[in-house]
Amino acid sequence: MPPATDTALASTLRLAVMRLARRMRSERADTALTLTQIAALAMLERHGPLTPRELAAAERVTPPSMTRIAASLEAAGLATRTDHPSDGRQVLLAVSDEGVALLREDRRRRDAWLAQRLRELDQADRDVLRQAAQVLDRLAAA
Amino acid sequence: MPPATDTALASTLRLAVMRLARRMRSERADTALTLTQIAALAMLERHGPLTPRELAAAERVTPPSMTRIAASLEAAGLATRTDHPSDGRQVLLAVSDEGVALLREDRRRRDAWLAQRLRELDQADRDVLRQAAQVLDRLAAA
DNA sequence: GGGGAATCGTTAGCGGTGCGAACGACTTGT
DNA sequence: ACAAGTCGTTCGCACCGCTAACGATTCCCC
Repeated sequence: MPPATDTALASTLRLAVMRLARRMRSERADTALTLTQIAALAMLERHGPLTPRELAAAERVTPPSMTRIAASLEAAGLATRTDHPSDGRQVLLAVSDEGVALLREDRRRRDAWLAQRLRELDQADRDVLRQAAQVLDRLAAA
Repeated sequence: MPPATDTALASTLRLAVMRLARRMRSERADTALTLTQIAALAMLERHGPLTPRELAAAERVTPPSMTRIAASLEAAGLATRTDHPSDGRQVLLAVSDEGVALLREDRRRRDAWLAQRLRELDQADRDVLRQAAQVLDRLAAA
């Protein structure tokens, strides 16, 4: 039975999301990059070059956190760092060719667990998730 | 437009869930207990007394992690620890009266942010989440 | 132009959360 | 009775986020 009230929905949804997040993180412990790194790299690819601050805002993370993430991506050769043409304070982060290749390659493998679980659901449940994914994204961005 | 393929759905859902999890964790930094502690305590309340190992399995966490969570709950007087009646190796964790009270009191406040966001959605989106919450929970448990 | 405020990215340090390996206490099975 | 297995714990590690503080640079306004 679905949760009836808004607060009940909030409780259920919160617990489910937290548990699923933990689960997904653990299900890909073998891969080279962490979810945080992948998310930042994917954002750079989707959105084009960004300053650390912009990228931090887009990922809802503080600038110091993004500094570390960007440093790890750069150290791995997956992202590049160039000086801002007109503002000496700023820096532009962009995905490198290696980063693009890794994203493409990783995209095929990284959702293996979740995609498999999704295939095990029936069509109605998948449709629910399909719509919910959009709503969840708006919630996270709100 | 909703994601079309299973892999696209997996990508979208994964990113949305991770971001929302991060968001929710940060949105309640003021409260006394962390989400992990609340989740464990709520599981104990829902399911009755459990051994650390059982609780770890239910929360999809390793026993060492649950040791620390249980210790913090016990130190806060929210959970009790009793020896297993017949097996000297085992221990039984249970919610204390204070724990029950805190859960009840906290339940009213802890979802404030999420519940408010939910109220800002339209009815259709809420219904989607209502159904999705169930599916997500099954996914996390799978 | 010059000087203070604002902005940017970074460094340093902290807390929370998870893991695996190793260990002692206890139980079980032979 | 003794070896093997189970349970909970301790220890050390890694990841991820935060705040506070700092130097470099730019902007604003006189």
